[in-house]
Amino acid sequence: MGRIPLRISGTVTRPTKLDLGDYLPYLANRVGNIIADHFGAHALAPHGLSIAMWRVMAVLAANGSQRQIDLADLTSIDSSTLSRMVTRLVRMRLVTRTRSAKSNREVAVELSPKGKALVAELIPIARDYEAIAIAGLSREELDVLKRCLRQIYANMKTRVAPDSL
Amino acid sequence: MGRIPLRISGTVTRPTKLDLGDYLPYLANRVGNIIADHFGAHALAPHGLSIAMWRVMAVLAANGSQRQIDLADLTSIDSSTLSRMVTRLVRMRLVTRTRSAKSNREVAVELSPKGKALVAELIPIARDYEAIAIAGLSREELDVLKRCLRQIYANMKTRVAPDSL
DNA sequence: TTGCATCAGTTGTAAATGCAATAATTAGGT
DNA sequence: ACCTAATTATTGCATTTACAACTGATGCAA
Repeated sequence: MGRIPLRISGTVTRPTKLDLGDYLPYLANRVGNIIADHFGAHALAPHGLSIAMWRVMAVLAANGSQRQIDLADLTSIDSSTLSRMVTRLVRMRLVTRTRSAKSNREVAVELSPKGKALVAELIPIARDYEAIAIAGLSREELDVLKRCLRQIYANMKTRVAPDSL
Repeated sequence: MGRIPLRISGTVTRPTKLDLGDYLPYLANRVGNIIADHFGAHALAPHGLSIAMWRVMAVLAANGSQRQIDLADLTSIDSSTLSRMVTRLVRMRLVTRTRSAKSNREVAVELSPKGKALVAELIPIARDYEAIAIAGLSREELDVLKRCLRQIYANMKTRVAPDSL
C-alpha cells in the first residue's frame, strides 16, 4: 500500500495538510448528512421520527418483514439500539414485532398498516429531496456517480469488518 | 417540484417502495460512513481519537487557528459538544485553547506541536484509505464523482439551513 | 453614557448511543 | 441424546449527544 513520501533535497517531507474539499470520504459524508438533515428536519420531525427510524422503515418497506439482526445489518444501527428503537416504533404503532414462527428466539419486525401509510406518504418527499440534490447533473453523470458509490462501498466491504485486523 | 403520481385505470397510485440501493442519499451516507468507520477503528482508536475529533484536527491542520464557532460550522458539530471535545483535546495536549487577542469572549483553538505531529502521521493513512476506497475507478470517473458531490452539496446548502422554513 | 440586542462559549439535563454481560433458544458434532 | 458452541434479542451502565438556559463580553443606537 505504497504511500510514497516525496523527497526534496535529501529530506523526506510529508504533506501536513489534507484538502478536505478534495477528500472523498469527507465529501461523501458531508453530502449524505446534509440531505438527511434537511429531510429529517422538514419531513421526519413533524412525525416524531429520527433519520435512523426512517431508514428502518424504508428497509422494511423495500424488503418486507425482517429480523432485528438483519435490520441492524442493513441500516448499520447497533442491535441494542435497534431493539429499543423497535420498541418505540411499536409504541407509535408504526411496526409490529412478533416472535418468528420458525425460531422462537428470532423476532419478525414488520410495517403496520399505519406504518405503510406513513412510508407511502414520505417516499415521494424523499424523492423530492433527491431531485433537489441532483439538480443540474446530467443523466450520465448521475449514472457514473451512483455506480462509483456502489463500487466504493463494495471495495470497503470486502476489506473485512472495521474491527478485524 | 413535480412529483407525478402515476394514474392507472383511474386510480392514483404512489410507489410504496424505495430501492435504497439506487437512492443517492443512502448511497452517499453509506459510503461516507464505511470509510470513516474503517479509518476510525484502525487508525484513530489506537490514539484515543473519535472521528469527530479527527475532523476537528484535520480542519485545524488545513485552515489554521479557528474559533470554536467556526470549527463547529466547518465540522457540523454542535457548539456545546465541540466545547467539551476541545476540553478533551486540550487534556490530551493535541490542541491549545487561548483567549483571542482582539475579543475577550472568543477563543482561538490551535494544533499543538504534538497535535501537528499526529496529524502528519495520520494524513498518509487517511490517503491510503481513500486509495483503497477508489480502487478500480478511472481518473475520469473520480473527477466526475467529486465534482458531482461538490455540486450536490452546493445545491443543498443554498436550500437554506435545515431548520429554517 | 446607558440600555438593549447580539454573540461566543459553557454548563445543566434528559435522551440516545454503544459496549459488555446476560438470557433464551437453536445448531452442530461425536 | 448430550454437551458445547453459536445465534438472537434484551438489559445494565457509562459515555456521548443535543437542546436550552445561562454567563460574560461586545456592538450599537439614541
